[in-house]
Amino acid sequence: MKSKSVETYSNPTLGATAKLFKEGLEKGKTLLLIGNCWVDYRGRASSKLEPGERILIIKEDRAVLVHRSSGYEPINWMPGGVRITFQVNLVHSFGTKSSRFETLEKQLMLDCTLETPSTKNILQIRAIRRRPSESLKISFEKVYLFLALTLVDYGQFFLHSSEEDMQKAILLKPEIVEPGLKPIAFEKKVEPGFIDVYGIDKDGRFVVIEIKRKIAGRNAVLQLAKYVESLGTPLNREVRGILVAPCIAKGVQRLLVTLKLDFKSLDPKKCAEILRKPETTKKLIEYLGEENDSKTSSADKHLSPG
Amino acid sequence: MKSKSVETYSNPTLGATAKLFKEGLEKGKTLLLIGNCWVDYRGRASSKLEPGERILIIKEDRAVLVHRSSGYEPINWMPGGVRITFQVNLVHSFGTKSSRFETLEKQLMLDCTLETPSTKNILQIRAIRRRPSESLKISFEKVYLFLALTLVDYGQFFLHSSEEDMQKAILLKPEIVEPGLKPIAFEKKVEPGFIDVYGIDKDGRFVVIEIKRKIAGRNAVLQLAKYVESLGTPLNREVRGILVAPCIAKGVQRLLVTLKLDFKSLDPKKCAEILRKPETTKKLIEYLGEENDSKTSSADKHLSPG
DNA sequence: GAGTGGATTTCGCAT
DNA sequence: ATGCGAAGTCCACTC
Repeated sequence: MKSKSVETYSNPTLGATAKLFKEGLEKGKTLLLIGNCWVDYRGRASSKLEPGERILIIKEDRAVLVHRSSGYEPINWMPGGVRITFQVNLVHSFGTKSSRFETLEKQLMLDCTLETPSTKNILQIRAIRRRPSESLKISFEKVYLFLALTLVDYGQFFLHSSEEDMQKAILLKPEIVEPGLKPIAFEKKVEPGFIDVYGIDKDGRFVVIEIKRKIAGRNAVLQLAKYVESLGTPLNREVRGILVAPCIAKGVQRLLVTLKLDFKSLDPKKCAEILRKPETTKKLIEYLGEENDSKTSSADKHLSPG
Repeated sequence: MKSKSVETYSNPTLGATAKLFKEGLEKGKTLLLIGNCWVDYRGRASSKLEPGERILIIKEDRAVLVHRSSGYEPINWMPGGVRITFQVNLVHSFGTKSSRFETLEKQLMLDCTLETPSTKNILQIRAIRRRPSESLKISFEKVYLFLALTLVDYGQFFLHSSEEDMQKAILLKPEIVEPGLKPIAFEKKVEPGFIDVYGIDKDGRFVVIEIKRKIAGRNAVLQLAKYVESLGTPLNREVRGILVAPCIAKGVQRLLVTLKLDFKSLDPKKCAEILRKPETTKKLIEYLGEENDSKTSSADKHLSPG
């Protein structure tokens, strides 16, 4: 079993951290810092995070994550592709509030020799994004641990049970919605948006299907109603609307009945199962003209009769 | 400047990792593992991530994050509050595909003495969530680095420029929307949802205001139209709709005109500035009956005349 | 580059 | 618990 060494530095000075940071950035490594910092964000909104101990991760694509000790989401972040800069600043702390600092001098100093009891060095890391214009400033007062690593990762990722999976399953096996249903098109453009699946039922009526992969709420029903109206009015003939979802929100049932829409319960997992069968996958490729998972074209997608 | 030691273990055996993992969990620490792993998720959807080097973070609240070398989002995750279990399994690897493993034996082994050339130990970490029911399984073949840490973090977090900020600013200074506007209520409940701000204009007409903190799209306009209709029909009198947003999507301008709605450009940052002034903050508390940032009650919020 | 909609969205609030 | 909408949402895809 191969071992691998991760560059690990415990309690580096801020000067040393800056040096390591520079090297890591240049080599395109993933960087991980644990330390006491505060964070300022300006851009689409603005935020301020007072000092405290956090984990900072800068990935190979320059995605920046500041994580606190709890919570799924980073407290501050920047998506990949941003520009990263850094500097070590000599700052003077005022008063007794540990959170208030004012910059006296700004200079890149790779050593901390100028530090005095009333001043301290701060490692300032900035992430700047152009569009939308925003910037993140992370100021480290102390770094407890610095890591630089190269993650070798060619593993593929597979995800099943999306709304797209449900759509495909319905196109391949329309009988899971109702017997005799024949899809004509999918992602059909109408005024209010795109219709997930469009077809004809066993009695020759046009059918609009709206798919939701989880509980369908009021909006899903209203959306479907709009599609039905949008299609029915110009054709001047009856159009059925079917909401396909695993289940439906409680109060919404009434709305569904009022609007004379149908509902068909369908489990996304069941759809994923259908797609997992090799013969259906083969059929999918022939039928929808797909290769792998890619969508071929853009506008209304019509199905070949068969 | 205080130093702090982060428990750091380089290339620990899986048995040692299990031991450390157990201790860390029991002490409620934040755990960070870097190593080669694969991940299986089952629940609302299902996913499979093939082997590769990743960073695993388990926070104090048991939030679980699996991060790859790039991307803002974790490739797999579990929000806080889940149950974490783990075990070391002896598995046999088949064939030459390094990604295919079959479990032969499952047992908690804190040592790796049983490992042979054709078998290997795997540290399996599971996160299980009850509602919704889902589980995440992370299987480590090798751990390069193990960290256990306690992040001391009492720093407060402040965020400005939310839609709520815009609403408050408009209630306090309605003239930023248009002269003579007098708000009557906010978050007023009508059939399709909640009206952000409801009032009367300088000519005595009722006004419905829909606020968006960023570019207003088609949906925002349609939503506003619904509110206007919903209010106007029962009252049987004219109701104006004003869309307040920093800007408006291109094609949507036409829709806005068609539906006879008004638009007022307003910068969320400007609203944040208004709220930042001490006198307006004071007024806010008196006027809206607020303390700090909390919302007091639920239903239609009416404003005291003044 | 802008617009539109999905997401294992998460999160928070109100019923 | 459930429903509903915002988010610094991100992301992918289409125009």
